[in-house]
Amino acid sequence: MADLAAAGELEGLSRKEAKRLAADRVRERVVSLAEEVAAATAAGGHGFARVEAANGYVNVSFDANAMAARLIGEVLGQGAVYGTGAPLAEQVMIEHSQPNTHKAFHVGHLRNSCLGVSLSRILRAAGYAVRDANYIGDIGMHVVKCLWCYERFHKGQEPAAAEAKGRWLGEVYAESDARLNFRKDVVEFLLLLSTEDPTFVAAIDRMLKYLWRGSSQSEEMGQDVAYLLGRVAGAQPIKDEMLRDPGVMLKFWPIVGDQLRDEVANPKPYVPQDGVPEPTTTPEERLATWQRLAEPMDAWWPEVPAWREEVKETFARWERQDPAFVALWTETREWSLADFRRIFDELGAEFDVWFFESEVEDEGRRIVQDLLAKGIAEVSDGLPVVKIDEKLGLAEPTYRTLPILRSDGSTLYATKDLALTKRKFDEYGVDRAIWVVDVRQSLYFQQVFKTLELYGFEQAAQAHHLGYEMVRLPEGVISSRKGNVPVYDDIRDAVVARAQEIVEEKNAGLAPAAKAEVAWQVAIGSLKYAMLARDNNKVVTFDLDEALSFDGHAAPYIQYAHARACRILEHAGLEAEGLAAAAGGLDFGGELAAEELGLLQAVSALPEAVQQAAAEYRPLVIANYVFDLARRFNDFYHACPVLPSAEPTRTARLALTAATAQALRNGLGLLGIAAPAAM
RNA sequence: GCGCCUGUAGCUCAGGGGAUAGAGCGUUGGGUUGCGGACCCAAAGGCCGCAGGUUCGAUUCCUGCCAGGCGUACCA
Repeated sequence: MADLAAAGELEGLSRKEAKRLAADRVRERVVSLAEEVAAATAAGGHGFARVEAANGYVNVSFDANAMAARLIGEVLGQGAVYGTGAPLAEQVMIEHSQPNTHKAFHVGHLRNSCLGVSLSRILRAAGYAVRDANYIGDIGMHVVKCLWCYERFHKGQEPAAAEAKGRWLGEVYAESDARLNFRKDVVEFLLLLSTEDPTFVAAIDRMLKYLWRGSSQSEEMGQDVAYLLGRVAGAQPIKDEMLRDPGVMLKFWPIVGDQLRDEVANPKPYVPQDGVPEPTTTPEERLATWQRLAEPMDAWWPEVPAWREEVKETFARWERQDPAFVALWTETREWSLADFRRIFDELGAEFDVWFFESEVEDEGRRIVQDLLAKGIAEVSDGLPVVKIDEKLGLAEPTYRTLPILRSDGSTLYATKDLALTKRKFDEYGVDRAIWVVDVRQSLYFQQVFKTLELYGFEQAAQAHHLGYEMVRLPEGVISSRKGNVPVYDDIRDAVVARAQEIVEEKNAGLAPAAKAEVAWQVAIGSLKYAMLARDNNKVVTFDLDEALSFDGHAAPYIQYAHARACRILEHAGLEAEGLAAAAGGLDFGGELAAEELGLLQAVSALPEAVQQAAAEYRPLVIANYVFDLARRFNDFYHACPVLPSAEPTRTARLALTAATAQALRNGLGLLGIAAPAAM
């Protein structure tokens, strides 16, 4: 660059442009140097198969045929083991899936399970001694809420079929949530209107006048009207308990509805204003939300405070282990568990250990006492906490404070996780514990790990939280209250049905049983690939239409490449063993095609991909690998005829095809995806 | 405030100190007297968020900004 400056060529250029110019000049020089080096090397007779200069690089080639023969022999000889590493002594436990009983198994759990299953297989392949652990949330407020709702509104209504009960229970939970949060939802919606619907705010005065005139005009009513006016006009949150007259919202709601309908009928163009954020909703969406809340308004609004009291009583029944309640819990818990076992079976998730929250409460309380006795924990604001930063002598807020027991003595998630992790270390001799859990809990896990370190567990330093981002929908965040949670069963049904159509269309000649199996493998494979072919720390937007499309960068593309490879081998009538035996003497017949070289390179990369995926805890590495391998096989397949070519090329290409199929199978296996031989 | 994550083609995403930054979807135009067309080829589309720094070389590493998301003591 200095030379260019001296020559005055940088005159009037920005710094960035100057750098670009300099880089271009350097490249020109490098290209010519590379050519000289390549020519000199080739002339020198160094034994390379080929030496060439390309874009400033000197590429040397070895005897591809000999290397190919060795690689293919290795792959075919090792078979299903190809790609795996030497056994390692380290004991690893991966905790994943963690669904809650009495709740639905949804797409979020699906991402977790797919990640967990794949990571487990990858770590096993890399040589670790791995145990898969599940941790079922079978107690807690969600159970209490669900069972309250069941006893109060649905007792005896459960479906007769055993396999339908788990799902039904999840719906009861969703309803309990909707009921108990009904007032909250209503006032939050009013806040939303007052912050992003200027037309609504402008009309609030008139609406409340209308409410006032149409009412009994009590003192309470007057206060409520004034309260609502002040809050909406000032875009302040409304607290439902501040309303004196329990009937005021019931009378107000239809008036709100009239206003929102009017806004839909007479839309006003959106005018951006300073300091006013853009609306997140359209008038139609707001009316729809109003409508959803309007339906149960009269029946639910007045009841919510009483319901919340009932839930508290139900919680007390759990706390004192009321026998009737425990019996109900035991029975309903099994409904969910049966459902989970079925789902894990479908997903190919196998667990060596099943932990349950209900089993670690007591031990958790003992640990809390111990931590208090040792001075690691202290009672602050009435509850036991670990002030981690203080204990570590950190001035900046880093790990903050971890509460480890509620002030009423009931257990927290942390209470149980401390006990559970201790068990992993003490009973299972785990050297490295991995948690596959939502990324939003990462601070929490750092706190638990540090607390256990303070408690004396050195293994806690090796503990790893594999966080992953949430699954969203094209229309926004998943919310159980909005009722837009895509339940696993529904998604699976839709994807399997679509896969069946496609199999029927593409391969009508298949036997019916084979069709069903292929459709299943393609469907589940696509679902899994969609979950794995995206980095953990990226939000997955789950689009059902996209999941139903089996084109392009998706599992069927890879599965199809495998099926085609199998088909060629089938035509040839050669077994892998026979090809393996011939591998030593393989001869591609002269110079290898670029597609053959590319494919060989991809086949050979599996062991490295496994190691990388294991080191980084990233199934994505394998997802990418397997797609690249399939793409290269397609390139090869289109460029290099296998069966029609003459010997010895034919056998060599067949062996390469067999090795590719093996690598594809092994790679897909690491993702937990099936590799059908025909589809 | 503090901490973590994200920003790459119209969209969804890979990649990564070194060659002309890659896929899929979508758009346009092609390919079957070949081992199954769930495939392939071509075209078009990029200040790799912005600005500095380190380096022979940065889209990649470091720092600072900007934008979005998430977390931050009795939810799980």
